[in-house]
Amino acid sequence: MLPSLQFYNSLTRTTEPFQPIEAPTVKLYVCGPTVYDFPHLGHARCYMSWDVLVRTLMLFGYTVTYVRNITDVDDKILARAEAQSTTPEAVAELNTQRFHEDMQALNTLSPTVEPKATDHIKGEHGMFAMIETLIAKKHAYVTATGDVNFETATMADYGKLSKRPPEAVQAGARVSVDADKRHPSDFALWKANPEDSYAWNPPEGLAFQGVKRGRPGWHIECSSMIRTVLGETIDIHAGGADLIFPHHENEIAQSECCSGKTPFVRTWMHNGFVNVDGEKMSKSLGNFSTIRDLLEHYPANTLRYFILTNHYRMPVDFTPEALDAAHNWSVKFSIFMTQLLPTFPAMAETLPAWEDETARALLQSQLPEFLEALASDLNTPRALASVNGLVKQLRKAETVTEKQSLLTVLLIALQVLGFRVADFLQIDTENGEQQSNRPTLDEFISAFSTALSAEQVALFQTAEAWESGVLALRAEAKRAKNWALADAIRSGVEKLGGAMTDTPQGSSISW
RNA sequence: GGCGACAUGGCCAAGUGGUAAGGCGGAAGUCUGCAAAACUUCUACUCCCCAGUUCGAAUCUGGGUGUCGCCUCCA
Repeated sequence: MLPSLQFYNSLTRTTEPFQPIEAPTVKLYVCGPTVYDFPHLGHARCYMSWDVLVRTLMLFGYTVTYVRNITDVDDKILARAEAQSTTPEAVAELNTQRFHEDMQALNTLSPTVEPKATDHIKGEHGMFAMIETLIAKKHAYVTATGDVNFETATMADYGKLSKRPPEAVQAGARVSVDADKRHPSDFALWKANPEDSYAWNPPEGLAFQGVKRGRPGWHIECSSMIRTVLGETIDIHAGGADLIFPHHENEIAQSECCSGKTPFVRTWMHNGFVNVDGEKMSKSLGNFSTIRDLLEHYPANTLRYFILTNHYRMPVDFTPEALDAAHNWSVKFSIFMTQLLPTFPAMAETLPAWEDETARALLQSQLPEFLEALASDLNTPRALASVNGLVKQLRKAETVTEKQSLLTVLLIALQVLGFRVADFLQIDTENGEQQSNRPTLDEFISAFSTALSAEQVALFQTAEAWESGVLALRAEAKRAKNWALADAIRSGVEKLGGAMTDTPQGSSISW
C-alpha cells in the first residue's frame, strides 16, 4: 500500500488526506508570475516547491492537469513599458521568455497549459462574461467612473480563507479609501482607463450599464482562467503565502459567487517566503537576487537542494553560508556520482523512469521513508534525509548487483525531487565560472616559473596546452617519486585558484 | 488595531505524546608519498522561559519573552 497523500490546506488550516474529484486526474492551478522583470529567488522557491508537488502527484499515479498562468496585464508592466519607451506587450513577451528560460534552467516541469491573462478577457468564461454574471447576480456594481467593483457584503462567508471578514478590513489602518467603493473591502473587477492605449472595450451589454474601456482588476484573471481551462471546482490551487489576502480571498469571492458552487478550490496550498538576513526579500527593499545571478555562481542542483532542505511552508532565510552549505553537499555528491555512474553507462545514458508503476514499487520496497516523507505534506527535508541514507548504503555496497539496484532507486528519487542527474556529472563546468576562472597563458607561466625550468616553460604555447602539459609533468614527477616537484606543480595550480586531485586513475584539475 | 507563523546542537533543518532524522561545519583515527575524496568514531541527558495535564511532553494546555509575515503591488 502506498502511503496516503496528505496536504496542508490553508482554507481549513489542517493537514488533510488528498482525494481528487475525478481521480486519477488532478486539477492543479498555480499562480504564475507577473512578467515585468527577471524572475528572482522567491520565484525559484515557489515554482520549485510546486514542481515537487506535481512530481509527487505523478509519482503517486495521478495525471496532473497543471495550469500556471502568465499575468501579462498589470500596472507594473505598464510602468516598465513607459520607463523603457516600449509597449506593454513587448515587456510581457521579453519577461515571459526570461521566465521560461529560468524555469528550464531550474529543471521545473512545464505546465500542461499556460494561459495568458490577456487571452481571457473575452470569451465564454472570459473576464467580461464573469463580470456580467456578477453584476446580474448583484454581487458587483458599476461605479460612476466606469469601474466595476465586487461588493463583499453580498457574500456571507467572505474572508473565509484569510479569516478576515470585511469588518476587519475596515479596521485596517492602511486600506486606502476609495470614494467609489460601497465598502472599503470591495475590490475592483474592472478598472476604467479610457485614455490609455493598453485597454479593452467592454462588450455592449456591459457598456450599456456604464462600464468604460479599461483593463481587468488583478484577481478576476485567475478566476476566469481557472473557469475556462479547469472548470468551476478544482483540486488544488497553489501560490505564495502573500497571495492569501487579498488575491486568493477575492478569487474565491468572484468564482463562488459567479458559479454559485462551493468550494471553488478544495485544497489551498501556500509556500513560505524567502527572507534575507531575517527580512522578507522584496523588490521594495531591493534585497533580491535574480535566478540568473544565482545560477552564475551555483548550479541549479545546489539551488534545489538549498530550497528543498526547508519545508515549503516555512520561511527560508537566504544567507551565503546556507547556500554554501548546500553547495558543499552538491560538490560531494557530484564527486560520488562522477565516480559511480560511469561504471553503469547504460543507466547513466537512459535514466530509469521515475513516475511509473515500477518506480513507485521500487521506492516502496527499497526506500519507503522517501514516499512517506513526500506523502506527509511534501516533507522534502525528510525525503532528502532518506536520499542521504541511501547514498551511505550505496557507498558501502560491495557487489555490482547491489550497487545497481540501489543506484536505480537513487536515480528515481533524485528525479522525483527534480534534480538534473546529468548536471551532477559536470559540476565543474556547470557552475558557470570555468570561463573566467581558467587561467590565461601568462598566468600559467608566472605561476610555474619557480617550479619548472625555462625549457619546460617554453614547451607550452597556449593555456590549453599548459593544462594538459602540467598534468603530464606531474604524472611524470609522481612516477619518478619526485615529490617536491609534484607538490610544487599542485601548489602552482592552487595558486591559480584550481584544485588538483589525485585518483588511482590519474590526476585532474578543476577550476 | 485585526489575522497568522516561527523559536531545536557552531550553522542550516526534520520531528506534533514514548525518550532528539539529515545536511554543513568541527575533532580524532584508517587509507593515500602528501593532499582531496572515501571509510570509522565522536560532536544537543536536551528542544526560548514559567506553570499545568500525563506513567511519560521538544511535541498537549495556560501564561510570558523574542523574531518574522500578511492587512498596499509582491512568489
